[in-house]
Amino acid sequence: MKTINLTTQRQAVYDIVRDAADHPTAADVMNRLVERGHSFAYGTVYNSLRYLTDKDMIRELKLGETASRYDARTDDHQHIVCEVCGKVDEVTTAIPEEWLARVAEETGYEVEGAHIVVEGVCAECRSKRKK
Amino acid sequence: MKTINLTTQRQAVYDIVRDAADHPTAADVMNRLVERGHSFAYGTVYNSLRYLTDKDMIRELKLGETASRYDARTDDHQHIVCEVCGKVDEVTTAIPEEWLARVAEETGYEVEGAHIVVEGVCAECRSKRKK
DNA sequence: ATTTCAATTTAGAATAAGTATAAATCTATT
DNA sequence: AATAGATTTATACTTATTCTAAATTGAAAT
Ligand SMILES: [Mn+2]
Ligand SMILES: [Mn+2]
Ligand SMILES: [Zn+2]
Ligand SMILES: [Zn+2]
Repeated sequence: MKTINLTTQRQAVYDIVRDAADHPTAADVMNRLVERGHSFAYGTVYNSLRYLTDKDMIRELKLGETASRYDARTDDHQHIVCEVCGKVDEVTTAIPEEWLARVAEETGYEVEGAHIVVEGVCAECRSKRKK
Repeated sequence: MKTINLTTQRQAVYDIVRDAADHPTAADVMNRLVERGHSFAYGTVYNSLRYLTDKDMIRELKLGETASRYDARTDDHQHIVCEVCGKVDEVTTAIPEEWLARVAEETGYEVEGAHIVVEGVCAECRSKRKK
């Protein structure tokens, strides 16, 4: 379970996700692969994304939209979504351990972690809004 | 936009969600409707769930599973999912305002709120585990 | 170099959740 | 009773993703 086999297609998919600044969906990845001159089967892109996710080279994000997004940052962090333009940005401010401890106490669960999606309006949309 | 028209089907769907202790999916709601002797069209259940959500009588939850779940508690709260049995419980401990403020500062967003899904192992699964 | 065999890719079918459509039915008002 | 708007129904459609079975690849083993 340690070895990683990066085929041409897996490497190309990984490159797209690594180079992306916007947490692309599988469909985004497909389009960008075509832009770079590749033409892999639909299923291969999904297989590659899953493979890379399993190997912890990328993360799959479920942000409450219909399609999953993918992220080459695998360190623990959260996300913020602009309610106006849909942009997704990083949140690195860590959730207080103390809050998680209180949740553990409240629920009786052993808490492993949390997925947080913050919602708001990004700076650009805010400045456009007050016209 | 103020009046609420609770038809038989909408009331029955609402009753299911209100009586549920487990944040049911649309499919769960459909099964329980049948158990109670109803037989509404597939689309009607989805329409009713959306109608009730729009009227703020219930909430739709996107917890990162394939199907949405529904919740008759509409006050601000979060959820915790058991990684072992999949159970979903309530989290009423509020997110620290201070954390949201730091996220706003970090990202430049105007923060409106946050959806949090805590992950962990519930008390029952924990006790079963150490056999 | 050729054979072999597992891993991978491919094309396309299948699935799951939810939405859209258009006809039928219900319900309140004239 | 007639009308009209809202709702329900059955069914078709969409979207995102997974599954399947055949074809291809590529690294050993001969
Ligand atoms: Mn990220
Ligand atoms: Mn709840
Ligand atoms: Zn924005
Ligand atoms: Zn459990």
